[in-house]
Amino acid sequence: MKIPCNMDIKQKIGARIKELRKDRSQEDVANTADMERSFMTHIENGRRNISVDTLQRVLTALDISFKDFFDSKEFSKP
Amino acid sequence: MKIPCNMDIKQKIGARIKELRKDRSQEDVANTADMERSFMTHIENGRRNISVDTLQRVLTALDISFKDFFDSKEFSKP
DNA sequence: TTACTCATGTGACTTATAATACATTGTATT
DNA sequence: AATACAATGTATTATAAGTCACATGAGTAA
Repeated sequence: MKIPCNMDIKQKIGARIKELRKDRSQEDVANTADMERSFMTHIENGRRNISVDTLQRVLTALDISFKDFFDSKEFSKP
Repeated sequence: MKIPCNMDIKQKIGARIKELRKDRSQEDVANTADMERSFMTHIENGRRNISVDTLQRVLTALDISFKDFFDSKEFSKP
């Protein structure tokens, strides 16, 4: 059994973050998560394969748990 | 608002993986996830801050979704 | 006992890339 | 024009990914 390489987990994460951010600005969330605003842009646009630690910082800034973050259409089976 | 640095998300992830692996060997899961066995050891023992992509490979090898993975005592609130 | 598997743990190391910091550009909106 | 928010690129630093040699411990067969 070989695992197929999922090419767009980055995009899914980015899309989910974007949808949770809603009316807040990237800068606001980035500041709360203690990271560069431009880095948030990269993440939202699926250009970075972030670490779990980094993801956790973003989720904390968005006030959402890992479980609830991954409980959305972006991550439903195929 | 500043985010406190959570020092042990790595350990939580490792513990959860260990508990899901059950009777399978590290080598079996590592092979399925296409990674070194020793890398799996590092992850399970909370010594690596892995990326989302790497976590996804492990979860696929364990046949569990992100949502179900994070739906456990390790990741509950306080 | 010794010797041999099998599964796991650990430290050190190189390479690949995430993360930071900063600048520039674009695009609406007022 | 001016302001606010977002996208993108470049260069440097920090760190994850990947690999390896060797150690440890449990079981077990000679």
